[in-house]
Amino acid sequence: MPHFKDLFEETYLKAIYKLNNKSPKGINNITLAKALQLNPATVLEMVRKLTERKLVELQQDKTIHLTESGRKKALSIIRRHRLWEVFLADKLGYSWDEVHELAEELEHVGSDDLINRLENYLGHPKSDPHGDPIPDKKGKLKEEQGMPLMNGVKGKQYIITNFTDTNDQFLQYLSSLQIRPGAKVKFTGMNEYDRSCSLSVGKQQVHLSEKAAGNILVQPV
Amino acid sequence: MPHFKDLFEETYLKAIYKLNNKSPKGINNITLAKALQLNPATVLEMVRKLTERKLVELQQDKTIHLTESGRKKALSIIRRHRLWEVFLADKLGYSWDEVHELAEELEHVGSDDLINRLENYLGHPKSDPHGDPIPDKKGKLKEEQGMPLMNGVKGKQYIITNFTDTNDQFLQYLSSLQIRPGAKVKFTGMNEYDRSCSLSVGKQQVHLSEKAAGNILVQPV
DNA sequence: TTAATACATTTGGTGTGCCAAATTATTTTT
DNA sequence: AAAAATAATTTGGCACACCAAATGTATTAA
Repeated sequence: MPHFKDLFEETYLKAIYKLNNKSPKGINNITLAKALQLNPATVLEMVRKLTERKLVELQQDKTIHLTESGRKKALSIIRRHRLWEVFLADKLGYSWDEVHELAEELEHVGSDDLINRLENYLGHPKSDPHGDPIPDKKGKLKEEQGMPLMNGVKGKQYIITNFTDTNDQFLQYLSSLQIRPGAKVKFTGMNEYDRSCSLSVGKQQVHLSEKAAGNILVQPV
Repeated sequence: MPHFKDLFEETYLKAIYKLNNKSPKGINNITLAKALQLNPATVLEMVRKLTERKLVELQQDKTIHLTESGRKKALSIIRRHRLWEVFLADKLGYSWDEVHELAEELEHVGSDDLINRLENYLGHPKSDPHGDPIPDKKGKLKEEQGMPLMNGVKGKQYIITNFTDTNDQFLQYLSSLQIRPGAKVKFTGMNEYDRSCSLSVGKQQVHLSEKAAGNILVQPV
C-alpha cells in the first residue's frame, strides 16, 4: 500500500517554491492556502509539520520560507515535472499546452534513478515544452528571467520565452492565438484604461487582458 | 490535491483479479488480506465498499468475485502496469527483473488516452518483459497458460514463458541463475523428499525449491 | 483613538483507510 | 457429539489531511 505523506509534502513544497519565486520577501499562509485551494487551518497545520521535518521555516513575521533541503526537494519535483512534460510532448505527441496536468501526476512517481534515466533518454533537454528550464541532478537551475510582455515598448518585437501561469486552459487559449514559446510578436500598445495589451502575431491583431499579458514572458528580439 | 479512492480501489481490484486467476472457485477475505498484507477487518470493510460500487460481489459462501466492470478495471490496471514495464525496459534500459516495483507506481497514473499513446509509441507489444501478455484497449487478454515447471517430465526440455510471482527479489534471483523468459531449460528431476526440482540451464545444474519451481511457467520445447 | 479590516490561530468535527481485540459463526478433528 | 481450529464479523479507536466557524491579534482607515 502506498505512502501518501511524500505526495502531500511534495505538493506543498512545490507551491511554496513557486510562490516564493514571485514574492521573494516571503508569503503568508493565506496566500499559500489560496494557491493550493485549501483552508488556511489546513495549511497552517501542514506547514508546522513541514517545519518539524526541517523543510520549511516560519519567520517571526509569519512568512513561510523553504530551508535548503526543502528547496532541494522542490527543485527535484520541478525537474521531474518538466522532464515528464518533455516526454509527453516529444515521445507521445502531446502538444505543449496539454502536458501540464498529466505531468502533475507523473512528477510524484518513481525514483531519482528513473528520472536520471529519463533525462538521458530524452537527450538532456534544457527546457520543457513551455520554455521553462529544467533543473539538473544537483538542483541547479538557470533562471533566465524574461520580462513580462506587459512591460513591452510600443512598436518593438519580442520572442515569447515562457509563462508564469502553467494552467492548461490558459496555455491552450494562448496556443489558439499562435502564442507559444519561440513565437515572435510585436507589441503594438497598451490601453491605459484597463491596462489590456494589443500585439500582432503574424498577421493577426491580438488583444490580451492585463492578467494574461502579465503572465507571458518575453525577450527583446 | 489528489483523490486517493481510485488508488485503493485499483489496488484491491488488481489483487482480487490475480488471486481469482489462481483459484477460480473464489477467494475469501483472509486470503485477500494476506495478499495485501492487511488486517481482515480492513479488507472486509473495503470489500463492502467495492460491493456498493458494483465492482465486487460477495457470494453466499463468502467468496469474493469481481463483477464485469470490476474485471474491466482490473484488466485496465494490468494493461497499464505491463505497458509501463515495457517502457522501462525497452526505453530506459532497465532489466526485466527490475521493472515491477516502478510499474507498480506508474500504473495508477494518467488517463486511458495516455496509455493508448504509450502503447502506440512502444509499437503495440504483445507481452511485457516477464513474458506476460498485455490486455488490449477493450480489456481482452489472451491467457496462454503455461505449465508450472514443477510438473515437468524428467529429461524433457522446456522454454520459460513467464512467472506467477512478480516480486522483483524473486525475479532477480531467477535472473542470476539465467532463468528468464525465453530461456531453454531441461528438467532433470524432482526430489520426492521436499519436492525441490533440479534442472540444467545451459551448462549449469540448478536446484529450485518447490515454491520457486511452482512459480515458473514453461512450455514444452 | 477608535473602528474596520485583514490575518493568524484554535476548536471541534468529518471521511477514509487502517488496526487489535473481542465476539460470533462455521468447519474440522477427535 | 464435543472440542478444537479456522473463518467471519463487530467494536472501539488511531492517523492523516481536511474543513467551517469562532476567537484572537495585528494593521490600516477613519
